[in-house]
Amino acid sequence: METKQPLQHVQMKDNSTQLKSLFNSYLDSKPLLTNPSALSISYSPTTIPHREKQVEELGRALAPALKGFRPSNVFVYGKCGTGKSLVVRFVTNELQQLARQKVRVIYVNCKMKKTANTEYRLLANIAEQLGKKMPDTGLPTDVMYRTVFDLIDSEEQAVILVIDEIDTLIAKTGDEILYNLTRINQDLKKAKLSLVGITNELGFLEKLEPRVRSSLSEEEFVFPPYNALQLQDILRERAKSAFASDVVGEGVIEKAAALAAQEHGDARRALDLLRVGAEIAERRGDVKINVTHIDASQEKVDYDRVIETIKAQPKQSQLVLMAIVKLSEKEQMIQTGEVFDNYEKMCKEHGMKSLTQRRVSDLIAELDMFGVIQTRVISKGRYGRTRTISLALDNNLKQKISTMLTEAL
DNA sequence: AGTCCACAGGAAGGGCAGGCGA
DNA sequence: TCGCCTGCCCTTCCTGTGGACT
Repeated sequence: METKQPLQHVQMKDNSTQLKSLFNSYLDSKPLLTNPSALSISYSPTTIPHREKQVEELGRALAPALKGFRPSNVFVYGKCGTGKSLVVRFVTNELQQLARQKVRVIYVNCKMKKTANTEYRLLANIAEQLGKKMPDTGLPTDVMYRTVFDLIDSEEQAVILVIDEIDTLIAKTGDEILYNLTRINQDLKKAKLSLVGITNELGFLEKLEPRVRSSLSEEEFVFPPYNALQLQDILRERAKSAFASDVVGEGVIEKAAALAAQEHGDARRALDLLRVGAEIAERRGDVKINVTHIDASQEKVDYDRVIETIKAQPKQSQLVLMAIVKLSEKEQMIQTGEVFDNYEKMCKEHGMKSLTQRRVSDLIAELDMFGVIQTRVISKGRYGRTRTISLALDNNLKQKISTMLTEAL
């Protein structure tokens, strides 16, 4: 016992010294990333490479707002990371600055849970941006519509309502809300309302009822994916603002662009790869970012995305995933029935009440949507119709997730 | 050609929590 | 306090499906 205490003391002193030296060397080192926000999604650049045509077309469509006319409703399509939201924000910001009080832009993102993913929340969000705080729940929907209507029509103005990820909202609430919003427009006396819908889903409009479709879409723009060369231009442009000079090594931009181009030309991913690559280089104490940092970055970006998704899931969903992970250790292709049996067993082990197969089926579909697993509906003839499930993760990641879930449950 | 399996997935509604207004 | 409203998670009930089997 007597020998233990001094040992512990020495250990603590060592840690402290170690940490002090780490902090000091961090303080002394020159940061590679001088302006990290330039690589973030929310950054608003002054130029958007390879989107000149889209900026001009959208600008032309919304320009009537400057003269007090109602611009056409607009729909913007394109896969994620193709610059849709960026261009819409850019154009509407410029428009608002030029028009001052005459034009008002309201931006809502329907992917943001608890913010605008239901009819009520969307209306509450609009009301809040127009200056009136509404309760999170409790009021009848017609009261919400009336409030929003009164706020919009309170002065002579052109209101441009940008609904990002509009497909998410419609999938959840139905298209009635879009019909109601276009109807509001007919009753407005002073103000004019235009909608700008942004979606990843190209066939989105076909899903809407004809009466909604006809009232809604007056102009449509498609944003094509970026190719590797275009992504390089984007990265170079952002790198100028983000990094100190001469810290981006040879081939780094090309590598990040090429990796992102493989994923349907996603600029967001390209920026993530570069940002995380820079962070890794900094942490390793390197003075330059090189391609090995981008390789490490790719692994980390994938890992972080999956871990964050899984951590955010409710316990039941984690148990379903755990059942899939355990089954995947024995076989590659798993079926819904097996997952459910395994899940029920695990519920018993953890003293939890199990959900019905119907609900578990939905949880499996959600995990698929998040990209954690891959599923495919197949028919085995006489032996029924089912979904085959496989983990969309490499062995290393699978192992880490298994450990994480075991600790979490 | 008809049957059958093992689900998928849509629709309806229950129960609960949170909030509002009278 | 009570009735009403919403969102959310869930169950129950149901129809649909596609290919192997008879």
